[in-house]
Amino acid sequence: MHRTNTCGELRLSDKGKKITLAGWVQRSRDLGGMTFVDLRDRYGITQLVFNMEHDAALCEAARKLGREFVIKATGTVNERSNKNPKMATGDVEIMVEKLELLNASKTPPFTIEDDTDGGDELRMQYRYLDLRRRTVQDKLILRHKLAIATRAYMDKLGFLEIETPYLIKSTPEGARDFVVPSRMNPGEFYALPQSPQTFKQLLMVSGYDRYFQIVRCFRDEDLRADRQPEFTQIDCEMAFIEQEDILNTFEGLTKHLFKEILGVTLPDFQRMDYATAMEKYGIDKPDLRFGMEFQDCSAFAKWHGFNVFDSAEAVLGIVVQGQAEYTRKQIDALTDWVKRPQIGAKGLVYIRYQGEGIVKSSVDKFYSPEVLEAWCKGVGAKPGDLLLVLSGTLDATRKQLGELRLHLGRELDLRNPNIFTPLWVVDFPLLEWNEEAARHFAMHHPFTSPKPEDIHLLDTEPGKVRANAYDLVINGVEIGGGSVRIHDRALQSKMFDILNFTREEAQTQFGFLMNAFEFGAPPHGGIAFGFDRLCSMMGGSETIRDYIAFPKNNSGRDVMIDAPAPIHKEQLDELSLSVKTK
RNA sequence: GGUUCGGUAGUUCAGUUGGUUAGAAUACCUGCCUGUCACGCAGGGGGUCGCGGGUUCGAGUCCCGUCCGGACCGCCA
Repeated sequence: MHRTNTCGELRLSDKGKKITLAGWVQRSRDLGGMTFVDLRDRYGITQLVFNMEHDAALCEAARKLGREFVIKATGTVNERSNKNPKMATGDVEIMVEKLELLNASKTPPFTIEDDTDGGDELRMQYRYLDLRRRTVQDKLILRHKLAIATRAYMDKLGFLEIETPYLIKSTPEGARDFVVPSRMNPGEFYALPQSPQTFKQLLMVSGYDRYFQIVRCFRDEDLRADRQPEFTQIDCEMAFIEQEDILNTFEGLTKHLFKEILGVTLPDFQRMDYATAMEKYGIDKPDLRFGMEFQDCSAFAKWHGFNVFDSAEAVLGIVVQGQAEYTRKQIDALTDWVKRPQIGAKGLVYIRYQGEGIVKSSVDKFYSPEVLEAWCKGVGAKPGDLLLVLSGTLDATRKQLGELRLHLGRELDLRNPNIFTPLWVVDFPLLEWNEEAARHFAMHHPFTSPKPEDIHLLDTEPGKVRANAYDLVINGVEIGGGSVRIHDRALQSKMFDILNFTREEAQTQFGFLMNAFEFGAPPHGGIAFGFDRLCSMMGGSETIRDYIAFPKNNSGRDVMIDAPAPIHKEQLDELSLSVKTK
């Protein structure tokens, strides 16, 4: 007999029914005369009861069950004499009449419980066991719901989900490609797509004016908690639009998903241009759950004999509200923190604004109390506040202070994962200068269109040209990004010139796209959401690994299947490859 | 490529200044127990202290190297 019910659904109203359940033994409690077995499947846990008086042989069999044994049990739904209000099924139990062992199990290396005793490494190695845990299942269920809700919403708006190829061509710009040797074309390689970028643009040329795809992308770069070599995007493109249309459409999608999945009503998204984000937060993805905007301290800091500030390109500070009583020890710890090589600041200056006329500072040798108080007031500090100041080159100081701001936000508990502050960062620069290569690189990608009002700067000051590019940032996490694309062959060609492509290189690598632009390419643009990041944001987690069924570890390895791995010589030969041995 | 933290029982961890037979909790095994639900009680087994080398009378502990894992910087158009 097949199972009639799941382990999560039986209630007191089912009392008296004869049912069959199947699942895994979560735990058993042998009381001598009777034995309780908690039976688990992905729907929940139901208690089975075996009584020595009722059926001694059956009860003996139940006593022998170990954790994670797979069993099937048939019996009657009974009302419990001792109910367990902590369980959904806690009012009932199954008086078992027939027990079938479907498969035994070795003792699992860690407990299959919400609060497991297993470490990360072990859980990854036995990921199929980790996935049995309720908390992990909930994350994958959230991901499923998010995908379904996305498809439903996009479909309703007339978007078509169209698959694009995974075996494409390697291009030098951007992230490193994963490559795949072609057996039939010796010495030649496919590349796995970093994104379906060019294909979705070609779909626009083809007239599929609303496209989306929940699609795997591949980048052969180092991993992080929020970066995997294969990850999933909600990839979208629209034709006959302007930037405003895209922002509105996908603000709508994002609000819908938060409402549908979390029941959270997001506020209208703030807008901030890139230059402002850098100036006020030192980063292009500011966390707006708390303030602490940067304050320019140059006017107060300079020309009082403190050489560090006098010689600095930038002197920037943040006001930490109500923290004037930060202890010396705490400030020393912050100083050590910013001096770590990852941050790289030389030091940290503090000014404690303890009260009207009472100011303490690490630099009071150089500044009189009056000057320090004027400084505090000048940057908006109030009595009781702490002012922290960094200096150096503009770029480095912004970056360091931005990190410090986030660190303080975390320490002071200002980064509540249940509060969401969505933000569109707009007007990104089109290009960024690379000192090493001594040339410009596309900040977004080479298909991003410059703002029409800035096009005249392309030849003279390309670094100043702004792009029709935008990022969706929530709580300091880049959730999505996109741009209005170039759809004109001449302009696209000019972009490749600026990016130092020869005409031949441009033609070889992206000729197909530029050729397509000559056959009636409509104006178009789009966006791509980091689907894994969206999941972890909604789930309140910092790491996307929890939301991927079978993720890679820090070194890009799958420790469960032990990949990557060497291949046999025959395979190499077939692919016309030889491998350097150490 | 770099910084940093970690690797001790099946698991999670403790292990003092280098010093007796390396501990705890939990898991596991055995016995007892008829209302448990983190059941309880009694007992038991379980260690390549990641690996290699060095210092030392003596190394889990100190030094060097290496492997593995986490976080981060670089990198991620």
